[in-house]
Amino acid sequence: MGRSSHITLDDIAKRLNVSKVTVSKALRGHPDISKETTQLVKKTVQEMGYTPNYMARNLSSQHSNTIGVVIPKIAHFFFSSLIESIYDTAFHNNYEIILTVSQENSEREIKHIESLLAMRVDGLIVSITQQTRDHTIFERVKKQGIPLTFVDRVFDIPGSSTITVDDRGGSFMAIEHAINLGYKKIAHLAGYPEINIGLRRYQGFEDAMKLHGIPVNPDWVIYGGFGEEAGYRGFMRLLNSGNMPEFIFAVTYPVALGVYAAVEEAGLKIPDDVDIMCFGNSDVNRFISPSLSCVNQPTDKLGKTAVELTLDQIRNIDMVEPQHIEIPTELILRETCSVISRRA
Amino acid sequence: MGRSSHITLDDIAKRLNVSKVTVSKALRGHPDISKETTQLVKKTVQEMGYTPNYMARNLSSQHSNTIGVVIPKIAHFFFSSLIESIYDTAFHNNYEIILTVSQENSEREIKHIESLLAMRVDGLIVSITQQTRDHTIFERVKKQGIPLTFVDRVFDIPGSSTITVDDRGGSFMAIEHAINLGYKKIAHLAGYPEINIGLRRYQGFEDAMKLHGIPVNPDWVIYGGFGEEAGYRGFMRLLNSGNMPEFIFAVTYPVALGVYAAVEEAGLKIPDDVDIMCFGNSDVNRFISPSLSCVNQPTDKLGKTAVELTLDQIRNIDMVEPQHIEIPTELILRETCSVISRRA
DNA sequence: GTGAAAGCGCTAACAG
DNA sequence: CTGTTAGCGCTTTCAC
Repeated sequence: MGRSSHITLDDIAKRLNVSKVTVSKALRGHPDISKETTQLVKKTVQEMGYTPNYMARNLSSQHSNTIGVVIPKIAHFFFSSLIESIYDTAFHNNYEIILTVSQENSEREIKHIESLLAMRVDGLIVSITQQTRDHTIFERVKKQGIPLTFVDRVFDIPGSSTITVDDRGGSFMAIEHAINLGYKKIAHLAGYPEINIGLRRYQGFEDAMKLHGIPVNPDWVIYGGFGEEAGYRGFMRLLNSGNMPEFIFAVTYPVALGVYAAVEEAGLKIPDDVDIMCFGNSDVNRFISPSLSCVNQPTDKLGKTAVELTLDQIRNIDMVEPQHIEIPTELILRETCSVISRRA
Repeated sequence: MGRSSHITLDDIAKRLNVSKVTVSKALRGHPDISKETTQLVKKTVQEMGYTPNYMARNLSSQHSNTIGVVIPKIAHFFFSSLIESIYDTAFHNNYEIILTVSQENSEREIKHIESLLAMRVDGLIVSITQQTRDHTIFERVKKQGIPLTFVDRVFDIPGSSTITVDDRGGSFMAIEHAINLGYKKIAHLAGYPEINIGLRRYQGFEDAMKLHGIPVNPDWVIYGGFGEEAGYRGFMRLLNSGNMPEFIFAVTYPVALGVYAAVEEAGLKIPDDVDIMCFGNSDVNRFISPSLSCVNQPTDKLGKTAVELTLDQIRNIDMVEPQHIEIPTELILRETCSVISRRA
């Protein structure tokens, strides 16, 4: 069983001939209780192997000491390092994280948010799926008065905070670098324009093209998602169109990997036949051949800020204005997009 | 505030002029309640924007519908894909996962387990850190009657289940393959022998060496951990010893990456100067140069089985014997360890 | 400093 | 089919 075998506050109280209130307070270091009593309680708790019951504590105290997190994917560097940073920051702030993974599926996202609400998380951090279009669940979250912070893939929900990187600027830097290298025939695998990172990264691309007087070829702006499949299919479409660009800018690292796979399958070579750069980095990038030049997103800072922002809102509810923080990005140059080693 | 603004069962009950028990039952689809009442309740719940309170539900029903997970690391393919599989399986079984990350730190591991116990998770899945040596926390878990399943990095705790891959056999296959290719000077970066995967993978290595009559050179069995740093330092030690092996078998994929970094820094080339293979795969392996031949661990199956085993124990507590499942591995041959392209 | 009373929101057991 | 009665284990007033 074990179900009734749990030791409760009352058990220790009885053993010590005090009330459970005393024990409860002692355990939480309440100043009401004398040093000796506190000592004694703690010792007894050890001896009896008491484990507090957070469900009871939370129900009674009306908060859970918990932040809910919803992210689209986990087995990709961007998200796994983001999560690691979120966990770390929460740990140092004595908060628990309840993580859920939507698998890029917006229905699942909604289910998870509902669970998290039912678990009475004190705050919510979310990065929306690539197919999320509907705001209503997030408005419900705000209506319940729960602090809500979006990371990277954001929505503009009144009362919620957002923390993103400078997508537009980063994208601009990348394209400008490619142009300076001499590329003119530039394609962009652009995710989805309905998702902020898709839109903003496209805008940065467009900015750079315009500034340098290069017209954007609509056939070379290909939407289709933020995952490997999108990169693979995108490249195949370019290939089959018979009009290949010299350079591809991929909206995410996974999209770039999809391109790598497709290029290899087509019997072509990066960067000789087509060059590439992407938004986002990876821990194994240095081992990949050719290693990818990219726009780096500081995931550590993204995660840390997301938690801190949320915590701020939790602790000073109603007092803190929602914030919109944008973190700068930097170009990391590796083997791709570094020299033009071919064509006339 | 929002704190008192939550709608409760009682609120809907009053509105409908029924008791909250009726509402509670209707919501959970209890057969007691008539179709019409159930319909009506569900409609009202929608209208009023009711969100159930799991803390209250759990406290009352004495279970949390939740499995706690403790893993050492998240931003590495093995763990992130393991977690993805755990989440997926839990989702399909209508269970929540509460994930914690120990960061390879055994004190943190203990803290997390204590939190999870306090949260009254129905079961626990853990993969121990590389520095965990002490069993007591796990014995405490068992004493509390909580189903406990270890994945991959396991302890032998009475009453707990384990799910591992065939570490010894996989390791054996890898070494035998290298030997058949003609290698005799074989080193093993072996993790830590106190952790099962370290021990078992070493044993497989030793088995193969013995079988083929090749003596194990103790200088070529290097311990030091399961992460990249361990691979880096391990290779540097080999390099500086002045007695370089022809072939290195790395206990994990990250260790192999550490070797890659060190080899490059030393101005050497894989596989010409030193060849390598490792235990464990990665999603980006095919893009890495040279791509790594490895022993594949089916993380999907590991995660799925871990959850199912735990669920079994939860649902039939006291009725189910703890199990010890070992999943077969397979060799995946890529560019390393495929032909000997050099030396006399 | 300590404790008694009340209740967090829900479910289980039983009675009607 | 529906409702009443009791808690789950803890924290929060507010007395003493």
